[in-house]
Amino acid sequence: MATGSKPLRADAARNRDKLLAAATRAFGEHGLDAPLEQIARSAGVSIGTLYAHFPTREAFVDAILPAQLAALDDLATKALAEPDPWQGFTGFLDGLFALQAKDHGLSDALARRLPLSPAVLEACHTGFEHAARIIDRAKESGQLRTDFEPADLAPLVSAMSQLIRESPETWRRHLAFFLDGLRA
Amino acid sequence: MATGSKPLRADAARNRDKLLAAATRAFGEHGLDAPLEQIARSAGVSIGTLYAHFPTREAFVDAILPAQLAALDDLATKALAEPDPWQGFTGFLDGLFALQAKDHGLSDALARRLPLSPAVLEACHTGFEHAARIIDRAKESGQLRTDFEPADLAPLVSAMSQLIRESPETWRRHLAFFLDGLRA
DNA sequence: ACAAAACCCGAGGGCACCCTCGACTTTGTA
DNA sequence: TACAAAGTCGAGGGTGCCCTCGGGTTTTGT
Repeated sequence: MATGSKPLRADAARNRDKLLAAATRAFGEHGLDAPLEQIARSAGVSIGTLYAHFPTREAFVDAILPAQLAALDDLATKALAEPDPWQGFTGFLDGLFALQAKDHGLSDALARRLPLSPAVLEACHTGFEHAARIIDRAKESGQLRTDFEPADLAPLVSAMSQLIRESPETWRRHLAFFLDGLRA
Repeated sequence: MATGSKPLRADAARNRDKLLAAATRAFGEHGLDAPLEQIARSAGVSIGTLYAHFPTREAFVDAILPAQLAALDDLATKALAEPDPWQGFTGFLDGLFALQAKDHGLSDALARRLPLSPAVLEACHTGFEHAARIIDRAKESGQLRTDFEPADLAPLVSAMSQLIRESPETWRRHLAFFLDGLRA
């Protein structure tokens, strides 16, 4: 995961960092379809330079998303460590959507609003596998209704991503309603 | 609601009808932001003619949506006529989302994805008022939890509109989970 | 049958975004 | 210091959509 190839020239490394910073902010704020030209400008760099570093939007996303997805993995680990499986489950969902609320790019990725690189796709996939374990554990403990399937998570994420964008204040309230419906 | 002003010339009336038909199909299929040029083409009419009849997208929507919104009103009336208030409530929601599933334009309007004309906005508003009565009735009957407010409907509609677009097959399943959470 | 009114057409100018490419500048090295 | 390699720049061409406007066509009334 570290330095893949040749060392970059000093100015190139600097520009790359500025681009990553700008893109992280832009993607987080406006989603993964933020205009690349604005990102270049706000990084103080020309559009040509942007394309020199990241030839496609996908490559760009590839360089940024793994960090956010790692946070999601942490969340899953903590959820599995939680003594009460139901607490683990609800805490995981709450944390997940809080992440989505802070980072619309992550939200776009999880909701599959854009084509993603195989690498990011794979990361999402393992994330969902962790989630499946959390779900199974909550079902086994008899607290989560047994007809809720891991596959139900994807649509939920996509619905919540919409909710979060529209009313960042009230998504928890609606999640709570939904969770009440999921109790065994 | 009938003929507002001067009678149209024969060919103009014909074109207007073709435009309305094409737009109804396009808006229904692709949402309210369907390209106007495609609508003109699929109506067999030039883009200039389209703009001659409907100077703005808003005006266009204005000419089409009232019909769909009327269907929504019917739905509400039937829901209030239902003997069991809970049945009325769930039936209303199911019908509402089924309408949204069939007409993405209506879905866009209800979810406020685009600026709407005052007229359509007003129609949406009265629709929501009917819904509020349905909700109150279900609460009074002791079947709907009392902390569910009419204002919660708008976010629900917007979340469901997302769900419907993404997985038209499974939205009922998730709605059912949610409704279980809403039982008193 | 004819003129005036009503209407239709589609080229074309804008805009926002995408992406490329050859000329120029900076960096690292000898 | 000087040169080649690495990197940067931004004008410019492409796309898709919006909207307008002047010249041509059809309808209507007489």
